[in-house]
Amino acid sequence: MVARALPATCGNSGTLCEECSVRGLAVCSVVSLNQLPRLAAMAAGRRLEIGQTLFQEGDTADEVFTLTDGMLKLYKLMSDGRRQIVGFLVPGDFLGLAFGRTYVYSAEAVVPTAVCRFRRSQFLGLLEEWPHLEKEILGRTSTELAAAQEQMLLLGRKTARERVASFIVALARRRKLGADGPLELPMSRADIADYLGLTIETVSRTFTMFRKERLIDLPDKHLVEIVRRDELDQVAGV
Amino acid sequence: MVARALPATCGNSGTLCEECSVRGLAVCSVVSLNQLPRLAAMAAGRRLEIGQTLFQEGDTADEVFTLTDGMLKLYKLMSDGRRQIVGFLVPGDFLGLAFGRTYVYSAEAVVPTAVCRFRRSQFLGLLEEWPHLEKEILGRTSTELAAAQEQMLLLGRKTARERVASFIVALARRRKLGADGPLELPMSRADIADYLGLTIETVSRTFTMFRKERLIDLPDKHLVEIVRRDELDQVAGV
DNA sequence: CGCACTCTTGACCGCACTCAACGTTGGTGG
DNA sequence: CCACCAACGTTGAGTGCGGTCAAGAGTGCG
Repeated sequence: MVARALPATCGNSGTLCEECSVRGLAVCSVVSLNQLPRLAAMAAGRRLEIGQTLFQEGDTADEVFTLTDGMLKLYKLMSDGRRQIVGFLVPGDFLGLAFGRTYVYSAEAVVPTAVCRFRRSQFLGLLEEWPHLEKEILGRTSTELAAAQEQMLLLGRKTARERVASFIVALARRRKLGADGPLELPMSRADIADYLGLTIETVSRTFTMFRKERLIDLPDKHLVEIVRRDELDQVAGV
Repeated sequence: MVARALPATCGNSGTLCEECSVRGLAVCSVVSLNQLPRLAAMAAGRRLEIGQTLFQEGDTADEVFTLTDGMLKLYKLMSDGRRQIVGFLVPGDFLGLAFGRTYVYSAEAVVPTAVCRFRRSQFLGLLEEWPHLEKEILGRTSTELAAAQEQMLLLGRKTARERVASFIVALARRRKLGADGPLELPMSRADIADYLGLTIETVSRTFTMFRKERLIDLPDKHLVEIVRRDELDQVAGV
């Protein structure tokens, strides 16, 4: 997932984008195939380089997106620069659906990334037409809420060791089935720190500790191999 | 809100409960009045004393609830007893809607509390019949998700002073319009600590600091009067 | 009055932060 | 090709904020 080229299916401006629709929305498995052309006519693609922002907290939220390739980080900033990353998105995820006037977080590409854009008003129209789509989105939002609550436990009560272990275990659990070999960590140490409520140094030290304890292996900065899964689960806490 | 008696409308077991339906569900402002009798026939009331649990994390989630009176705290526990409160609910709020097999948090009464119960399957049937209800719930879930992300910023990046100030300011902001006088803090210092990711002692010390700095006044353990709102907003951070 | 419980206050401690130095890597230009 | 530089990550030394432990004050209840 690191710095690889993207298929050029998605134009960079307002071009129609059938593939985006298919890859972004059809994952809902609720949009029947004969409706895809209409969907495609509504969607526009956009590609983002590493570090490019899709939108910023406070921007008027008149578009919603589905991530079709790459990875996005969602974060909130304080005025003095302190940052909290509230989530990493993977292909198939939605964003921008907050029911307010503005986005409540910023979104930035972790790796080269492709998204699909819908005008908010059009998207809300879709919900009217296809109740199953609304049900799907409610389900996803509920799942995200549960994940956010789990993260609140991590941020409020876990030690640095427990946080890093939880992070690795969660990555492993979320990985698509069938994938094998070491886990990819596309994000920087700074991103991990801002996701776990720690500093870069503490994250780095903790990775090193785990390596020395032979809980994990670190063949590369952006690769983690879990060596002793049970012990790592143990460290992650309940 | 502290320890007052509840109206005896709601039976304690499986009795029908029209008032619960009205007060709990009609706040959605989407259920037309002529459908209320059917709704009432589905709802059962339950009352909880202080400290009683409505359900625990891991229980099979075959009921959903609306809070009609009082206050509930939702929390997650670690095996060694560390606790993170993920939210306080007020009348009109829903809970138990997580789209999984089991509840992902425990729910316990902060003060004498009344809830309305629906069998999950029946409630899902309601969603089918009244799409507006589903839309309302999606809106609420999105709002809660945004609140959870705001809390992640607090737990991950804010200092103790900032956390306590944010807590007071958020309470003031969420209070029903028109209410006047000091804010009520129905929950204990331990609850506040577990909500803010701090210890009882730090919460207590910080309240005292704010009082000495004349940012707030503390006429009672469970009352806070904001004296200098602007400065408190300042301390709460952005 | 005595007991239990909550909250407050003080003294001390330790985990994670801060500051600093160094190693590694990748890109750029001479 | 190598020299240079910037960005990122690692490691070490010291510090400080919030946690821990302990004692005492305030409150409600039987």
